[in-house]
Amino acid sequence: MAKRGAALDMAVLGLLHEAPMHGYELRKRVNALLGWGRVLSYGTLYPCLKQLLRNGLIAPDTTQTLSGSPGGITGRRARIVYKLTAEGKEHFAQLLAQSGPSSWDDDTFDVHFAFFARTDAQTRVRILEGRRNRLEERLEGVRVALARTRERVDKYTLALQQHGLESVEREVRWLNELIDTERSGAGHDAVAPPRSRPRRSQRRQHPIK
Amino acid sequence: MAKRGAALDMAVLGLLHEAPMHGYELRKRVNALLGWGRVLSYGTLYPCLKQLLRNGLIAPDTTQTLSGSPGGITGRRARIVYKLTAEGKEHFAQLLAQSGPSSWDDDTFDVHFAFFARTDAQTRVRILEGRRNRLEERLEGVRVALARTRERVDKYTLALQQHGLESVEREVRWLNELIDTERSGAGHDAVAPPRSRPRRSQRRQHPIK
DNA sequence: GTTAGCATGTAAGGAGTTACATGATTTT
DNA sequence: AAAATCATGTAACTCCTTACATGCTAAC
Repeated sequence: MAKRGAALDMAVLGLLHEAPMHGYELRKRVNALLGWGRVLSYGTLYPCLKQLLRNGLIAPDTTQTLSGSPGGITGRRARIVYKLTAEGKEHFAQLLAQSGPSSWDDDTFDVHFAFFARTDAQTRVRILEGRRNRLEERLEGVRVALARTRERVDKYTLALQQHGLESVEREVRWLNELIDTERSGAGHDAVAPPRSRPRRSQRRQHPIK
Repeated sequence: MAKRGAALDMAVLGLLHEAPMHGYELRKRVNALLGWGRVLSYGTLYPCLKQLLRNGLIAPDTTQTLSGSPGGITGRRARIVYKLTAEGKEHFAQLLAQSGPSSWDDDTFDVHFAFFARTDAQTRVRILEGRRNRLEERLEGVRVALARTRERVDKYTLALQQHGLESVEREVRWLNELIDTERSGAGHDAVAPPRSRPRRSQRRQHPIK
């Protein structure tokens, strides 16, 4: 239950883990974290906060939340600073530990990746490989489709499909580099990649599912 | 009115322009046309067809639509082959001629591009430039955000943002190449790019809006 | 004194998905 | 006889956006 907006939930929880914040600031931080174009709207964020509050994962930080006290020095409109509860921290830890199919989706992967610094090394590799395998499956499908229809389609359709193909191929290479870095720096946290060009393992590590 | 699913509407109309088809086949063709991963579901396609039918843009092709005649040679379940009506052709032509902001969106651009072979040369360039300018705006925003937070974020967040940035930069280069090809082959339809490396024009052609 | 930024929220709706319901035909 | 593929459709639900409603403070 309460599965909706898993990606957004995780982003909010992860950012509140760093420091308590109010909604307006949270929105900017989420946009910066995953800033590749999509802009989170208040119509999404505030209902999400409300739900997290209901579920007891976050709570208002009464020391920082200012009510509209007219005599106070700090003017500003009443704002609600939220902080993580113990349950919230626990729930976030659970989300971080997930490495199943749900963490390989387009939307979800980015959020998981953004919090990799707080993710267990083994989980990191599992997520990266899962994501890569998912993309390679897709690639296979697109390549087949391209081969079947090649020369029967106009140059624009071809260019579009080819560009899409290359984009995914590029992402797979990126993931492979990250996986190699993780493997060579295994066990340690946050180190520079080794001086020798690491060899890429080409076979699948896991049989997909 | 009737604005919903503009991208899907256009894809369906464009494919039916080639040849009459029934829903099941249409789904596969749409997936092949824009096959970069997302798979169109029946829950989207059939309601869309129904609406296009209501609006008189498509009609059942009675010569090919087989009712469940039990005595017939061709067994198979009753299937409904749709064809474009005159209004449908007209509407598709209007969609093809659009070069405003709506054709620069992530979803919509692909569909417009896929039918470029049937699009006027001037419109093609306008759409390509609009799309490129939109991406460059975005790029500016992301670069600013990256500069503000650089060194304050961990290496994973940085890697994510950098990868996103490079993806968009790559798409901009792709668009610039296409624009150059269009410009040098101006007026003509479907010719190979010229032997001399065309120079890239770097300044904005249109002042955004 | 008005524009821009800070701050929180709701209502309506758009664009899809998944899961279900149904059933024929072809391949293994 | 089971599984895959062909074929059409609906209901419920998800996740998100736009537009609205409200009002305060700072800067120009």
